[in-house]
Amino acid sequence: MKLFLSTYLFKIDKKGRISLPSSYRSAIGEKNKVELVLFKSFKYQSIEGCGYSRIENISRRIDQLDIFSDDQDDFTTSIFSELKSVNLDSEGRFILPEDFREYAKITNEATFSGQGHFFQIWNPELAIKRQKESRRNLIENKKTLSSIITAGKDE
Amino acid sequence: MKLFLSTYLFKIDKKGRISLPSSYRSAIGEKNKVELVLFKSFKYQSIEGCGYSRIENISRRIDQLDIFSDDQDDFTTSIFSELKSVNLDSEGRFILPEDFREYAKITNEATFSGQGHFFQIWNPELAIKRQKESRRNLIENKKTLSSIITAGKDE
DNA sequence: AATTATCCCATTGACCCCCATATTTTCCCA
DNA sequence: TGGGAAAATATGGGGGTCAATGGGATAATT
Repeated sequence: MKLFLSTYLFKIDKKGRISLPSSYRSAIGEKNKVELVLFKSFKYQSIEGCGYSRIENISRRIDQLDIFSDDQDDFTTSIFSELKSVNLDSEGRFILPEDFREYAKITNEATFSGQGHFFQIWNPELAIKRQKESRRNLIENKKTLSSIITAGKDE
Repeated sequence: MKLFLSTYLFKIDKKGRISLPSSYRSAIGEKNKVELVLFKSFKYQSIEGCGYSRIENISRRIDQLDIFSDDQDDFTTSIFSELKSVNLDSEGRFILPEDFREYAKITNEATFSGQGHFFQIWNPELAIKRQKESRRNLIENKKTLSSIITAGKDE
C-alpha cells in the first residue's frame, strides 16, 4: 500500500486552487483518482485529507462499535458531517474550502505533511512548529522511539 | 535479507547527484528498486537512508500504537512527514536534497556508512570523527562487545 | 447576471532519461 | 595461474518530460 510521505510547500493561486503533491495523487488510490476527502483535524489547527477508500474503512470500523454507544454517535457526527469531498482538476489541483482555510489559518500558501495513511494541510509557520514539537517529544522518549524504528525482520 | 555494509566516499556532481554505492542498490529491496528513503538522523548530524520496505514496516508498528495516543502523532509527523523519498536514475544516482545537505554539512563529497538495516550519509570529516569515537566507546566497553559477537543466533 | 468551478493552453525549472568515458572488477580461457 | 576481454561502476553532460503555477475561456450553479 502506498503511503502519504514527506512535506511540500505549495502556493494557493488567485482562484483558490492548490496542487495536490504529485506523490499524494498516486497514494489516494487507483479508482476515484480525482476524489479527495478533507476534514478538520480533531487535535490540531490543520486540515486532514485522504482518499475515499480510507473513509470506507473507517466507516466499517465504526459499524463494529456498539450500535447504541454514544461513541458511535459522536464519531459519525463529527467525522461524516464535517467532511468535505473535493475534485482534482486536470492538473491535479483542488479548491480548499473557505471555512477550512479559516480553521487552519491558511492564506496564500500551505504545507502538506504526510502522515502515512493520511496527510495534513497546515499554515506553513504552524507546520514547522508542529514538526519541532514532535521531534522534541520523541527524543525525550527514546524507549518508544527505538522500539519503533529498530528494524527486526525487514521483510 | 541483504544488509548495508562497508564505507564509501563518493563525489557530488554539479547537478547535485551522487551515486548510491552499488552494493547498497541490491540492499534496498527487489521491488521499488529505484526508490530510496532519506531522513535526518535523530542522533547525529547525518542523513539516514533505507529502502521503502523499511518504511512499510515502521508504518505497521506505528499502526499498533493506540490510535489516540500523542505518540502516534509524533511518530507520523517526525518520521513520515520529515522523510524524503528520492529516485535513482538509470545509473544508480540520486539527488541529495538541499536541506539535508545543510543538516549534515555536506558540500561536494559524502561518506556512505553501512549500518546493517540502514545506512548513513556523512560529511567525510565528521564520518571519520564518528568512527574514531565509536571505536573508542567499544574499547571502553569490551565486555558488551564480545557478548554480542559471540552470540550464536545467526538468524 | 454573477459567482464559482472546470477545461485547456502556456511557461518555467527541476528531475530523469539517454549517451559517453574512464576506471575498476569480474570472468574466462589459454 | 596469468593476462586480457568483457562487464560493471563512478562520473560528466545534453536534452526531453513532467510537475507546479498562471491565466483565459467555457460550463455549471445559484
